[in-house]
Amino acid sequence: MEQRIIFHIDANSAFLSWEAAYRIQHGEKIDLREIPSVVGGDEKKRHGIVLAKSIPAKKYGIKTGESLYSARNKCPSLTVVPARHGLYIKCSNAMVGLLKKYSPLIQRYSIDEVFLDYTYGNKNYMAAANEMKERIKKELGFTVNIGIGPNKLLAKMASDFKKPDMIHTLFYHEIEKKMWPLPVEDLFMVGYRTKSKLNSRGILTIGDLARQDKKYLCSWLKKYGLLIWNYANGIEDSQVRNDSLPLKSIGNSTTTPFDVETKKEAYLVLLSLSETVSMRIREVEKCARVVTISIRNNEFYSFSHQRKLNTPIDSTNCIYETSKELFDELWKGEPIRRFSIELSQLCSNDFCQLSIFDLVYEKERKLDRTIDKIRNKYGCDSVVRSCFLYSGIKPLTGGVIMEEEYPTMSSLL
DNA sequence: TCTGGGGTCCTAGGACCC
DNA sequence: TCTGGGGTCCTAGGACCC
Repeated sequence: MEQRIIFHIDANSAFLSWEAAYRIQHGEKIDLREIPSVVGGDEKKRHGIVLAKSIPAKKYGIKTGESLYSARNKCPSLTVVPARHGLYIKCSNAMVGLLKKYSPLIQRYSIDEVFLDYTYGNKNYMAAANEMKERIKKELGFTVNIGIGPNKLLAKMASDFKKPDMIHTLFYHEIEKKMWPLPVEDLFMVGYRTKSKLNSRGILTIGDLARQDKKYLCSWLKKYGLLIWNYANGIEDSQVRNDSLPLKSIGNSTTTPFDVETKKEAYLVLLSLSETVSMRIREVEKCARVVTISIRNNEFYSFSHQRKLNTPIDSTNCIYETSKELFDELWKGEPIRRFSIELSQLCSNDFCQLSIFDLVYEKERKLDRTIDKIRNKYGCDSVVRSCFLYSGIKPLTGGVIMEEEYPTMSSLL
């Protein structure tokens, strides 16, 4: 088989770069990318973590996901700006739109990462990568790293080398020199837990892992051991696919602004999550066979409970009622800081085939769809349950990002 | 006012069936 | 009531990614 040429395009400090580009275009003098800065959640709502950091912020040891409190301890002069998800989706779409012109085989991996199969591209791959990078910089106002390799894994590893605004290759003959010296936690799929496990047995670099006996890793870490051994040796053969894989689950979760200590408030949060998650499952025309709820208490321990239902559901009420039952079984009375509802084992919502077309359900179904339509047309707050008034709890939680308009961000549109 | 939210996949134990 | 083992389903938890 001939060698594939796979690109991995990764927006540098995506949220922060996009925020900076937007602000510069709107006359702001300071470029967030050039000072210690982060995009962060709202601390008043207990969402105070770092979502993206500038390179100067990184030099203070600030990491994505850490609390703003700790980030400020590392850098007291840190600039913190709030997130604008609507803007980031537009920036992401603009990047994908530009890249689509280079290959029909393109896969969105996340909001800021794209795989592109350039095996049949009509230019020299280095020239093509350079053109993409420069066009994104000039036309969209932010920089990307591009990793080039014979498969998705190596392309992705390559894009993570020196940043920003760089192109790197990682072909098989380069693995030993470019990838094996890196610390083992730099390998895709080796996170904090696995790093500790591997380090405790003297495996410190990706090269150490690659040179382990495959059978030893398999018996120790099962399937996962085989996976990371393969990765350490550059073995991976998944295709770049532009059709996204079928959705397996839909969930919404929320950290409440205050600890919830009463059943009444807990039920309100569950109702709020039920509204959102059920709107989303109806939007994709699915029903769920399994409902899972989980709670995290004020000591940061999480517990979950799930139930498989005889009949797949998509109605707000059914999901809410199931969540309440699960919650009553799960909750021991301690203060709660986070709630989540997840729907899984999805199936088609073809109700005729599901043979559950009884009268009650039909009425409920009509009501749900009517409310969905109104909310889509007039906004999520156009229909709100009165029980949320003065509760301090949002009537709909998570999921739906309201389309904000950024009409003057000309170069993105 | 220290610690978000959205996903995927894997494992292990128990129930239940043959 | 001394004891098997394979297979599947369900559930809870944990790992990873962005």
